[in-house]
Amino acid sequence: MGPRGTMSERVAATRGEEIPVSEQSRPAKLGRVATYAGRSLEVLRGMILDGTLSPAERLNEVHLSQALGISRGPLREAIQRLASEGLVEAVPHRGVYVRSFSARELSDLYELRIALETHAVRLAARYAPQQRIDELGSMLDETESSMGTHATGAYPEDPDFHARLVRLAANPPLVEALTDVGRKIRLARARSAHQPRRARTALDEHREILAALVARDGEGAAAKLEAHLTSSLNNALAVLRAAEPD
Amino acid sequence: MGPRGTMSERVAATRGEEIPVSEQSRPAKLGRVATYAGRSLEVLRGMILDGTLSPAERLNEVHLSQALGISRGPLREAIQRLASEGLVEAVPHRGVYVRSFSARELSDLYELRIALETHAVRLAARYAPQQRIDELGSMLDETESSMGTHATGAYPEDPDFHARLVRLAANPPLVEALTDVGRKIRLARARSAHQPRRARTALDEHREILAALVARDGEGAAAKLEAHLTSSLNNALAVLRAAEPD
DNA sequence: GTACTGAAAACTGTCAACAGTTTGGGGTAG
DNA sequence: CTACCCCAAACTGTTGACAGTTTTCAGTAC
Repeated sequence: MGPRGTMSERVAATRGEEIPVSEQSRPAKLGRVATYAGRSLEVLRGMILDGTLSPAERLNEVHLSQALGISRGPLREAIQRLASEGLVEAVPHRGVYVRSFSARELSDLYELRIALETHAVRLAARYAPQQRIDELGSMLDETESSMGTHATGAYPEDPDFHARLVRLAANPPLVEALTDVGRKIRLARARSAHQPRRARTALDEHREILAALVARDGEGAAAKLEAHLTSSLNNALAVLRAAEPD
Repeated sequence: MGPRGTMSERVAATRGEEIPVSEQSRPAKLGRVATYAGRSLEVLRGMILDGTLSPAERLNEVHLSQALGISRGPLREAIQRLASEGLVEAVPHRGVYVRSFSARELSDLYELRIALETHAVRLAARYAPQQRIDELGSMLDETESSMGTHATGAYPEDPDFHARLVRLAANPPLVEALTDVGRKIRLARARSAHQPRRARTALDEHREILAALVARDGEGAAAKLEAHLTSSLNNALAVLRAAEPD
């Protein structure tokens, strides 16, 4: 079940040996969370989302705490938060498992995301300041040029565009809800994400959404966005079914 | 800041002295969570939502753990989950505080809730089995008759109707997202909730929503629901502004 | 009287050991 | 060979003590 090496080895490969708690060399953003529990939360979330911890895998508290170089207390606190976020499932007295999603659940998640994100884009079309919309455009330009140079279309389902788009709605709870859904979707898609074929298509669709947004056409933008996300879902489902043709 | 009595006293008044961990007398639903951390989570959530712990109040770990009759370990785990749910705000090394919401944040939350719940009702109109819709109707009948007998219209913004309505959409992530938003709204409304005047009105509006649902008119139901929630928001805002006319 | 200083008190973060539950496996009866 | 039982190992849940940070407040200088 646990692929390639012990959990400890995989953990060590993910980080730089130990978790520094009072990062003095980098006073900026990364050192903000000054507690083992907080850092463990981020490390574990990263390990789950990038596949270091596979779906349905059990998290052994003793092994993990040793691998992270901390005791079980702060680790358990981090795990509780992961459970709240829906990335792991905790069964009392039996352990916590990385959550795995069925095709149906992936569809449900996408449906929810579509509802939230189309709502966000409608709000953005009405209220977002012109400047913020323009910034989104230049971001797409940069992405495209970097795609041109690096032959390997490094555009793995574009987390940034959607995140920024949603923030234009200026509704923090909405952003938070979409962040939660987005994390689960990322987990549900696991390694099926990196489909280079769709990179160019996705970029074009993003441009269409943005064009509608510039024209302050909320309904149009919502429609384009829904189509974009629907094809993203279909892509994910196809990969999923190809991997496990059950 | 802390109103009426020490925290311990208020906690003791909320529970039955101590948290039984292996509830043997009640083998059914309530005893399902067989851990102090799990039970503490529910107790604390209840205390926050019913106002035993006031907004902006600090949660002292030592006092709380003594009041709950447990040690700080499981208590901290529960608190971490509350932070993930957005009911408390944790500041490293400084403590956790019951979250308080501004009028703007309450509006944002309602906007999100409207988007989610109208989406849910549209799904319900399309896919919900007839039987489940009928059950919703009989629930309203019961509510009305009990309202008639008990002169005190005990209909404090109706948690059940909306919860059941949403479940008809048969999309678990959607239900979960709305549960999260609903909790925050309950906290944001605090004691402003119990407005008996709106009880009758709310019931009528529920009937209208249900009628549209029976007719499988998703758009109509969504419109009625949006109006219902909007007036609920305005009601809450009015109470909020009346309490603190700042 | 006001503004700084610094040590004590209070509190949060972390740890290591203990307790209770679940799991795995050898042994035995059928 | 299969099914059941029971005990030991492994693991999760909980605790009390220790460590480091923040806050408070008396004392002092101005």
